[in-house]
Amino acid sequence: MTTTTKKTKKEIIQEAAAHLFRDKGYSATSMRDLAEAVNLKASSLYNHISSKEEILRNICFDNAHRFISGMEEVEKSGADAPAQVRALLSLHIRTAMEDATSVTAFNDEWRHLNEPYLSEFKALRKDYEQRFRNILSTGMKSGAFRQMDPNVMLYTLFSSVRWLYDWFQDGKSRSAEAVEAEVIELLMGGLRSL
Amino acid sequence: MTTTTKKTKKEIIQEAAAHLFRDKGYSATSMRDLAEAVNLKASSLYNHISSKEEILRNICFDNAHRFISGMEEVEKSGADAPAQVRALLSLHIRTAMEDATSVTAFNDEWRHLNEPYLSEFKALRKDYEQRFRNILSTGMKSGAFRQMDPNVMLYTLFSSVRWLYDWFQDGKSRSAEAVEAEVIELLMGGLRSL
DNA sequence: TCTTTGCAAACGAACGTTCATTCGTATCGT
DNA sequence: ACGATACGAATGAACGTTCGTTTGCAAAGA
Repeated sequence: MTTTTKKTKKEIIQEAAAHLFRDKGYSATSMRDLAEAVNLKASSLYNHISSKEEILRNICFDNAHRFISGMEEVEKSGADAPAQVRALLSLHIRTAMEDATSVTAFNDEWRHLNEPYLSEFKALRKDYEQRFRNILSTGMKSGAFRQMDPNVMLYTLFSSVRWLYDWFQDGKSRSAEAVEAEVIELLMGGLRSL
Repeated sequence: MTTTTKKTKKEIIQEAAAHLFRDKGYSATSMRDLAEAVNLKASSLYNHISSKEEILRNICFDNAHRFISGMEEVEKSGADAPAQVRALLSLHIRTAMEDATSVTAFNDEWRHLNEPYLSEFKALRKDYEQRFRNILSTGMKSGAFRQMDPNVMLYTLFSSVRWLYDWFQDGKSRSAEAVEAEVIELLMGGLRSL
């Protein structure tokens, strides 16, 4: 609505697919389901995409690159660890609320990728986690964060924003900014050393 | 191992199914996959279970009742809100580590239940969430917890232990008690009012 | 003997995908 | 300006495969 850029049919299909994958899961979504969602027959989809898996692949890697880009910006900023974590949490939360369907597929359905894309995806994910873990460790060494297993801290943070994907489907009852602020304060309050 | 009770074949099948549902998802797990996992042919499974969905149904409702029983005990205890939340977090974390496969299916695959079981399950879940939300609200009114949207607090807590299901598959590198203690302190540190 | 368990075979349905074809609409050579 | 040509997009039909489940029968245990 804000900027009515013309979408290609491929983009329309991908967005409808992300929606279906979120609601029913990748395996339970048939090409006939997807075709119906975009007012086509199943066979017509193949004029725009090459396979069901290609759709999932695009969703997964688009989101992976989105998060890695965010990580690169944060690393370049030179801010201290708490500020970096705040920025990354903000990225996770905003993305979850602005593009919930896509991010859910990215989070839950990547395991259905075929090789070699599965390994490639897992490598990207591992790289992102390592860089996030480094920031947490830095914060612990500086005394800003409480001392604990960086992995426990890392995965707890990652998981704790997962509900947003399921929750912000349509009726975002509360303003996104207010929710974001509350979640960040809640989590940063837990990280802080006493 | 601790108590070598004799398992019925049905229980063996259910456990293998939970494992497969965790790894591949409900829809992507075939009855032939499941049969192979328990050294049977697909047709033989039906001597022990009545349908694929019955397996999922048992997993979902067994876990639902497990959490509701825990909630009832906590409510009866009469402890203050922080102690009640600690007890419930402990229940979530311990269950996640002791029975990861079952709880993952419970968390991620319930949407594949058929009616009327789907509605029944959602009602149980809603009830549990409401009772948890009441405890959080009590803690906020007493000043023990920071003031914020109880829903945001509730779902953040629920989500934040989700990674344990994925993580504690086989090689639990760290002791379960140590992980539990760290996660609880991290989360309770966030809840605390300043 | 009677119940339980297992299996091969088969069932209809649904799956992802391919194919030949059709229908419009652009672009081209003349 | 005009027919020829190319092409993007959509379709119904069919492909081979896999799905969950049923059936009929054999072997084993009580």
